[in-house]
Amino acid sequence: MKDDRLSAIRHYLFEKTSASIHEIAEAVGASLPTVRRDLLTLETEGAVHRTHGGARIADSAGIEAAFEVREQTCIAAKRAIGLTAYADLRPDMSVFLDAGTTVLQVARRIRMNPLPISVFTNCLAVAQVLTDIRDVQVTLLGGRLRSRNASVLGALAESMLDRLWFDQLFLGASTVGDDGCTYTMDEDEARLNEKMITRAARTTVLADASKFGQRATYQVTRLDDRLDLITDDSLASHWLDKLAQAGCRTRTVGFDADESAELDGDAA
Amino acid sequence: MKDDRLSAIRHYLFEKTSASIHEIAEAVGASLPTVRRDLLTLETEGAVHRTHGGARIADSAGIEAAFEVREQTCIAAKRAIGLTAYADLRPDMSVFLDAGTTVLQVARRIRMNPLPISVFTNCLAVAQVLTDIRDVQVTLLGGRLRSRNASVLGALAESMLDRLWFDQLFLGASTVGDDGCTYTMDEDEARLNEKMITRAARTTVLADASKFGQRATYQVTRLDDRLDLITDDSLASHWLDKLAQAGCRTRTVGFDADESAELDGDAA
DNA sequence: CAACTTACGATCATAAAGGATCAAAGCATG
DNA sequence: CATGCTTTGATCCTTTATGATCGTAAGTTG
Repeated sequence: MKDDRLSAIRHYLFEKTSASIHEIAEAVGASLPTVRRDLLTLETEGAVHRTHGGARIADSAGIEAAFEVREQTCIAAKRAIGLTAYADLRPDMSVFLDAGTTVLQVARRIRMNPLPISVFTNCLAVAQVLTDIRDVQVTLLGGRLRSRNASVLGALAESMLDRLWFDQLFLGASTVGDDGCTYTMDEDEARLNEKMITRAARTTVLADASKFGQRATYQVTRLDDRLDLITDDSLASHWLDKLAQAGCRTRTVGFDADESAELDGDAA
Repeated sequence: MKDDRLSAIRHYLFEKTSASIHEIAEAVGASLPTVRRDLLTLETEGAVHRTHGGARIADSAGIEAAFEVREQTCIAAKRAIGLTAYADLRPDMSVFLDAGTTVLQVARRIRMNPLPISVFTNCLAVAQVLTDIRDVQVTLLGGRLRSRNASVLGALAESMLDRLWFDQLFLGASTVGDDGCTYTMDEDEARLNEKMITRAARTTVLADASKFGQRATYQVTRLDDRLDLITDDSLASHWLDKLAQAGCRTRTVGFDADESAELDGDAA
């Protein structure tokens, strides 16, 4: 199918940066003329740059592709976590959705089965997913745009939070360190996340097991009795013990490995 | 029953992201023509995106789909107007881009030929176009999301403007009435537009000739000596007289079909 | 500078998919 | 119970996409 092939070529070029036509043709299992046509399409879209004998990923498409790749990693776990988080929603709630691929899954669930809620977010992708849904009132935080995860940050965003209050906050995390704290890769994002927590009656952190045990630069918050956590059931038990000891209300959700396998397969 | 099947297809596509017609037909136990009809229905609802041989779940259909239809009307004029507006930009300026299809063309120009500027906008589509461009600092206004033109509105957006100041504002308009005033179709948008004008050293209204002589509900501003206007050269001369009389600095730009063909590629 | 190699674009044939029309079956209503 | 409407499935025809072949252009090497 053409669409899948285009997507596959983009991902292939994202990983390899540049590749020959032959290489691409073999990778996606298509003939050379077809690959040429596809590259022509992708070039007009601005996603790739064609060269003699091959093609290179366009600079601007790099971040976009990186976002797609991150969204696809641990997709089954993220989906399951998103479903559990979604189940916490009740009509007429005021919910804040943080920027991140796991939280984005909650937004997708809402899009699938809308209920009358007010959604606040600092993530353009979330806003985009929830556009045009009856009963869902979307409010976007203002501020400086950070392209990596399509979020808004900065002093403007922080001061806007001062005037808002949420029943529920779903918070993402880049990593969860051995010290039992969540981390992000951006200073402003960390500060904004901290502030979100102070503006929500209840905060639920969404983080799949693969994020545990790593460390990013900027600490956000300790996972203690102020917070809920939803993760997947592949998390090592010593983590669960540590979390329980800290008083963090943890829920683990199961997910089917088949689902992720299926979705990995359709890339090629 | 039809509704059950539509729901089943939605859920199936949500899980799989994309699937072939055969796959869907087998999954829901219906014939191929039926599945096609269902997908047609779902596509008009904006729930899925059809491709050759299959369909995929609509991720971001909201913003671009609603926009694209209107974007194509008078596209040549809008592009020419956008180019002229772009030529007014200088490095290190602070520019506000209003929400609208004509102003969006300015953003596309900036993407094609970036220069170091700060861009402020209340339009998600503009923000999206200007994502990932080195040298272009994008700041998005916060507020309630209005899906029709992917803009943010409301008290939050207005109060955010109080703390900002721009060298240049490019303002769109739904219509320009016989009274020489610009109009929009939304009350909040009109109020926000008014406020934008007070926060900018210079305001340039972008409106192609087709918008003149119509009337929408909410008045924004009079086209007088406080404002610049860029329109196309198909505007009737009695309009030009009227604008000159009001003191509005008006520029008309020519456009021909060749120029629009030149820029077809940058749409995505 | 010339010849050879390689890649590119165009055209064409083929196979698959989409759209349209039509007939039949199910359901509601008079 | 009959009639009419909606819905479904089958067949036709058109469109689209893909892959092969050929001529041409470009790049490389002697």
